[in-house]
Amino acid sequence: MTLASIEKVPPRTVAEVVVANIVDREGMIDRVEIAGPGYVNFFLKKSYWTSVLKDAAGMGDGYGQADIGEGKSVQVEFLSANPTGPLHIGHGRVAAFGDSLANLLKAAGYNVQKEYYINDVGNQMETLGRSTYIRYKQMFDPGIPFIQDGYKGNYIRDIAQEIITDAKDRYLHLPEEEAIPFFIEYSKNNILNGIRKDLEDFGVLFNNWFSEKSLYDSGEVEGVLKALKEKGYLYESEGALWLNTTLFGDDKDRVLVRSTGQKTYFAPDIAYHQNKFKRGFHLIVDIWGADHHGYEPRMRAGVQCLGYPEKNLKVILVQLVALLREGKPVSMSTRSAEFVTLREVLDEVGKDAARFMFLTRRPDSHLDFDLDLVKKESSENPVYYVEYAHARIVNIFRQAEARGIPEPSLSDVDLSLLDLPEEIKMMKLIALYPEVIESSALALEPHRITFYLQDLATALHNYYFHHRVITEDRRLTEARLILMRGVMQVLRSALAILGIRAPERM
RNA sequence: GCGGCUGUAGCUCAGUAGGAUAGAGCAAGUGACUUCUAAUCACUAGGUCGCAGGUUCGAUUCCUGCCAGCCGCGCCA
Repeated sequence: MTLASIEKVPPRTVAEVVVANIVDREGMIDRVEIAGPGYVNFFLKKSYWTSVLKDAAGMGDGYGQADIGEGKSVQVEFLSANPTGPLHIGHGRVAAFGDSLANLLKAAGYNVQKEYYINDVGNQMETLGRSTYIRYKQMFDPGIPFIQDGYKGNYIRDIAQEIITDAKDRYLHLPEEEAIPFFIEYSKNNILNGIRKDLEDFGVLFNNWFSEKSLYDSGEVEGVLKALKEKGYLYESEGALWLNTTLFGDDKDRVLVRSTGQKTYFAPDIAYHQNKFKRGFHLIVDIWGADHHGYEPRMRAGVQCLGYPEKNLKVILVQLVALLREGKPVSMSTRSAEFVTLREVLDEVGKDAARFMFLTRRPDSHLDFDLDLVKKESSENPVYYVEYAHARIVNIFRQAEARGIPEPSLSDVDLSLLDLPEEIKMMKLIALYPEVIESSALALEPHRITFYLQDLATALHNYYFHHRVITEDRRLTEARLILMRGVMQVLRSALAILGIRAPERM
């Protein structure tokens, strides 16, 4: 239809010319039809679909793996929540997204590294340590007032209690300035361990935990400042040191060193990105909460100031999660301790349902997470629909085995016996899977896998309800078992990308 | 005020490199289990794709303006 306007002939005429010139070297085309205003529809022979099924059933986990990545290395940095409190539900969305994206890129042939950046420097660490310190002192003298901007969550009391169990009143007798560093370190480690545990139970394992403090210790922060100065991008004003980010499209210049002499968080962040580039990643993916979107232009500018190509930096913003309880919004703030933790969601809803929930939405869609609703729908949650499809197939194989029908070898099964529309439908979906992997990876959109899975599960349930795999006809049964093998293989592979289990029975 | 994201069925959401009759789940209604698992299946109903212009043979998709919601706009992180 695009050609039609260039050639100035009706689109159907163009279609006729195209159809007349089709060469079918592999003999896979059954027929071609021109439809509507000028669409050309290709109908492929059944032998093509059965040959794809043979591939899928034979290749095992390798089926669907793409090679668009060509082994290039990608780093996906995500979550990187400040170690000042437990992960909450919003973190869960970012974690599910980042982890699945990494799995997806792996399936598409990239060499992927998952990294968590620990903000273990700065005022918030100070506040954290002081919060625990005061709670500790309050255990001995409840009259001591809490600090104004301290972290109010109960987990701070728990940490203080732990310290008392260990050290009794030892820190009570130290001058405050000597005690605080211990409280900072202890609280940070305690909270990080909790975060690690929560993520592990959520199915998220990082390859690397990168400490912000290490950038100071190694001199990289100073080094970056020096490099930027030599390149002439730094200037002093009002006693502070500024980076000329407006040169690269930011709407104002940014402070790197405050007039107090303290560095802003932006300085180590540039050093961090330099460090990433130096590690040789072909692509660097930063996944942030959408509340940080204003930060992207300055980060891009910082990268360009150092002379790195900003096109190798991809920033994905994940919209925040608005939490509802019985339809009413609940405000969330780590400091005020009003939040639902990821742990609570894991305990109440489960890892699979939570991950699926997060992954059925585009990262830039706003998400209302109604706890009561998710709990209520738990048995009707689409995740179980997909898992059930897998469990049903496994059960068929159990039944077949019990009846003495072993899974046939691919070489002597006659797949041309698969003739039902429902069977063709499943073969087409299996054939689509590699394309889904490729396009999802290119778009960096793991949620497409979720929707594909629901389509595949629908096809399976529909088939299962109307037909039987194990029949009196041995040859037909064998062909159908291979079809089930193919569907099961794809279900497993796709669920693995989402980080959701494929249960053997339900 | 400026910027980002979003607005599609009663609800929660897919879908657009511009193209055929806009899809799914839930909720609603009607049906289906002596069979390999009913956490399932079939059918029905449900839409001015936020509003108004523009570009185009053709716009839910691209452009402009407006409206609504959320989020940013520090020498905080």
